[in-house]
Order: sequence, then structure tokens, then C-alpha cells
Amino acid sequence: MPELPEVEVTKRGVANVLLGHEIVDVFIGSQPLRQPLSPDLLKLKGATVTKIARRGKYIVLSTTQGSLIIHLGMTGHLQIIATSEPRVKHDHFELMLDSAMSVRYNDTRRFGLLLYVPEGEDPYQQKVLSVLGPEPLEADFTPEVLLSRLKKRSCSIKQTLMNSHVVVGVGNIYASEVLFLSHIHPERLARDITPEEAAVLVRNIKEVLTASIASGGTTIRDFEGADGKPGYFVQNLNVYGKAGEACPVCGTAIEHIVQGGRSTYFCPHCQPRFAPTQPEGEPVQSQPKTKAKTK
DNA sequence: AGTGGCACCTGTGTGC
DNA sequence: TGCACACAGGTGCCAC
Repeated sequence: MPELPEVEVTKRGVANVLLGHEIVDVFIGSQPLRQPLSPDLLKLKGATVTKIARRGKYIVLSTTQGSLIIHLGMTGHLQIIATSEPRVKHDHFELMLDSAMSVRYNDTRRFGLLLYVPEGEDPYQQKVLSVLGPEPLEADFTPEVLLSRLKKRSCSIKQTLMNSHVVVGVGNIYASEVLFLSHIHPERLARDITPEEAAVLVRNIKEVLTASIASGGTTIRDFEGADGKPGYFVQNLNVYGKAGEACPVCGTAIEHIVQGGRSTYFCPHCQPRFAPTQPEGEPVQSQPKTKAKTK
């Protein structure tokens, strides 16, 4: 499921329910996620939630008794629900609150991660977070920063954008969308990206992620925000999942290829295989659907 | 250090 | 209807 916008939408959804509330009980399922669920998670019992933040696709929940790092994997989601409601299949974890409400973690494929960090330790120093690249929506994510990270990469720009050491939060869907809006062929090598193209990429990454957050994330198959409502950004996708359909800009059929085992969609006309030869070529603008449309 | 391949796991859709 | 297979939005580990 989740790319950065979905995680941000989820974070905002659970924040009001959790902040300032006491965790009166904790449920830990028996099945492992990416890692087995540590019994240390029970130490959150009796804690009060003080802060909720996001780093890349991770949610960081701070409490008076340590913190909790949450990753949703492919199919994970957090649900706000009355504690009295029975658990269902694939509910692996639950924080029961003093408000008689619960936050439940449900994850069909179990690629997610729940990590307890003891009180006094900095969750951001945990390895899963410390190795991450820059936040794309922060002001310090600039074309220069991106370009310096692309320089030595000999793999494709699409796979490089998805590499969380290069920049966090750009997953498979948004990598295709950003490259389409930037008029860059997904198989171009990262190190061949020009400064001008890096500037366009940075602008489009920020724009696409921001627009998607505003419309509640992307629903492809099973994404729901914490309120159970689906995201609507899927209505704004230009190329992802649209193989054979007409490009919204030029009408050429969208192509589908596989890179690193993942699906890529692009317009062979709008995204030429080679960098523009004219440095003074017309600026690459994104006219198609980029604006957030709430329902 | 960077890269490609594979692994983790379940559900769904497709073709035979 | 049943079966085999491919595929799905993420990430980490491994050998090279």
C-alpha cells in the first residue's frame, strides 16, 4: 500500500486519537512481521502518547515510556476502532486507550515493522531510520542535493528515485508519475540526469507528494486512511497502471516495462530516451493532472 | 560502495 | 471447479 502520502495521511488520522491519551493495554499477535513482535512492546502499557511524527514511510510514536517505530510495509494499515470491536484476520497489534478507542495494526502480507525503542534512546538513531535519505518535502531537499546523490549511480533513474538512501518516500507509483511529469525516460541512468532535469524532478516530487497528501493518498487496491476512507489521488494518476491507454498529454499509448522486478509505466513520446540536446529548450512543464482534487 | 537478485507473505486475477 | 501461475503499492540481505 503505502507511499509517503499514505503514511502522512495515516499519521494525521491517528494523531488526534492518540495524543495525550494513555495506553491502558497492548495486544501483540503471535505471527511475525518483517521481524517478530518483541514482548518489549508491552512496556507501552501505562504510557501516555506525547508526540507523533513521520520519517520517510515510518511513523514514530513517542510516549512517556519509550517510543514505537511503525512501518506499514505493502499492506499494513492503522485503524481507529472501538476497543470493544472484535479483532479480525491479520490484526497483529493493538494499542488500547483510556478513551475506549483503539489503534489497530492490520497487515495481510506482514511486510510491516513494529519496533519498540526504550525510554531514553533516540528512535532516530535506530538503524532503520538513521540510514534514510533526505525528506522530499523539506526545504533542504534541493536540486543540488538530489543531483549530488544521483552522480555516482549507474542504475536507472526510476530505481534510484525509489532508493530510500537517495530520497525517502518515493515509491513505485509516484516514481512513474514524477518521471512522466518531468519528461524523463525511466531507463535513463541516474548519473546522466542534468542539473536542469534535477530541478524539474525536485519540483515535481514535491508537487506530486503534496497533492496526493491533500487528496488523502492513493487508492490502488486496499489503501484506507485511519478513518477507513479511501484516498482519491488515484483519480489524478497519469500513467501508473494505464498500459495501452492514451497519454493524457499527447495521446500516445502508455507503455509498461519491468525494472528491478517492479512495474514502470511511461509515455514513450513525452519521455524520450535521451536528454534534451538543446540546453535552452522549452521548460518542461506539467500540464496534466497534478492538482489535488478532493472528492 | 553500488547493483541485481532474491526473500519475506497472502490474496487476487487469469488462463488452462 | 480446481489448479498453477503471475503479480501486487516495500525493504533488507547477499554475493558480486
